[in-house]
Amino acid sequence: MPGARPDRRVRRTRDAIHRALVALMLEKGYDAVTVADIINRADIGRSTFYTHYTDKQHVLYATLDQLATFLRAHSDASGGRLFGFSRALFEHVHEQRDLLRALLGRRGGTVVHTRIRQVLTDLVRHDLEPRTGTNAVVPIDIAVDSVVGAYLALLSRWVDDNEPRPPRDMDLAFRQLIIPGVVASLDLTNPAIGPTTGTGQTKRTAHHTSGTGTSTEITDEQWTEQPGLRRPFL
Amino acid sequence: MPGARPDRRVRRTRDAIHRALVALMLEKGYDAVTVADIINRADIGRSTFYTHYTDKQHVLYATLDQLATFLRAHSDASGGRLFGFSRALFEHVHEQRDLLRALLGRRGGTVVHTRIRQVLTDLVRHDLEPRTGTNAVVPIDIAVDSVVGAYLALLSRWVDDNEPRPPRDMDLAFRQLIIPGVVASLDLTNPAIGPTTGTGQTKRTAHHTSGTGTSTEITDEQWTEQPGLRRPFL
DNA sequence: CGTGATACTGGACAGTGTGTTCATGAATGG
DNA sequence: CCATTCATGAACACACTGTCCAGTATCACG
Repeated sequence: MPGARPDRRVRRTRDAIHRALVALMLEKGYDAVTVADIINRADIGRSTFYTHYTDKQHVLYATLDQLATFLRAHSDASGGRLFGFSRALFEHVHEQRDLLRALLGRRGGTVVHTRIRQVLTDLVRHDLEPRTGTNAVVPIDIAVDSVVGAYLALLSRWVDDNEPRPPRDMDLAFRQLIIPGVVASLDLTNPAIGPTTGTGQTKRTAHHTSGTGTSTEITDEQWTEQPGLRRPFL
Repeated sequence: MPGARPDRRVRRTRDAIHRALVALMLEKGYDAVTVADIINRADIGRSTFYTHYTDKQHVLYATLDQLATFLRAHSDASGGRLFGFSRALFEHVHEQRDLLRALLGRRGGTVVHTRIRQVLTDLVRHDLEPRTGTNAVVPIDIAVDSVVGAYLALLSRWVDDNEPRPPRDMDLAFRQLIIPGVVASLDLTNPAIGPTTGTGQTKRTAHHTSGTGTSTEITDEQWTEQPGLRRPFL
């Protein structure tokens, strides 16, 4: 049964390995970290490592799965707001800065980006697909890719920033930069970008966004902490 | 003198090494390629490799420098059009698909993305900086990052596509997805997005894009081949 | 064509990292 | 308390790296 709590020694060992990897990634970058490094830092025997993980990568994957779970949970709980994961993820990264910098930042590995890109791509597609209008002028796959690309670029740069801006500002900037083009290109119906006043009003012209007032204003309202999910994923 | 043409043997060797690396990257991905692989494929002696390059990476850098040169040339020659590099790069990649897929695609290395990101970031910043208005609501660095992130995401996915869309469509999609948000967020003056009819008219409101008609319509007009630059960069 | 300069060869070598195996000893939880 | 499970550390085969060197082939140029 997967719910069964493993042996205390196992927990200790896995935890030590995990902590060692994160610390080393912050120091040398993922690529430069060697299994021997991890073993020394975690102060465990060589064979012990290989009974738990096959690889350096394997350790990373274990961590990433938890991040993916966290992401999906927050997306589901976002009340259907467009790009609901965004604010939550910025907030989470803010609180777990060291860990996430190790993963997402300059020194993180390709693996991490690939994996997170997959997860985000799924989330964004589920966000956009049901809202796409009949007059879309850009294939949805392409829209999804560009949204995810832009978001990941912001996030990656942000974690490496020494004096980071508040998560709220990052989320707002992302929305203001990305949403207008997506709305126009996909002929989005009821973007539900800001408050709950979305009236189901449909946009007609794809090229020229004629502002309709408050219902599509890009703000950070409707943001409330989700206590049950705020527990860091690690 | 750097212009002097190197010894024929040197040319032959360097070329063989370069071709071997690209071929192997397409087969196994950059990370999995070993120096021994390159040597075998290029059919040269081990020590020969090390007299020309210090590394696997070194070979890659040599290739990337040429790509960077190509990019800058095309950006300068774009007549000041916003994101002038975009169409040119899509076209170029289209013609050199195999090579560029090796570099930019799924199997390419982190190094490539990092380097190209740098180059594109410079280009985009030089595009946006002089046009930024006084009512910008997003820091220019963040806007640049998101534009580059979105563009690279599109490009990377595109090179791995088996039935790729025409470069023109990709360029258009990129513009339609990205430009509206950037115009609004940076309060861009005279975006010069489409034809030359830009009147220098200044937008006032950052949040609501009230369409002004043809001057900011997003098209692919004003695209002309630049014969002097169409020579592949390799 | 001849010759001095330059480049390629291929094998040997030390160094570093990987992943497996196994006998031994220690901690765990019921 | 004790059967079970886990950790240890050393030894081993393997793969890749980067350097060195003496011998050989190819080049550019007068």
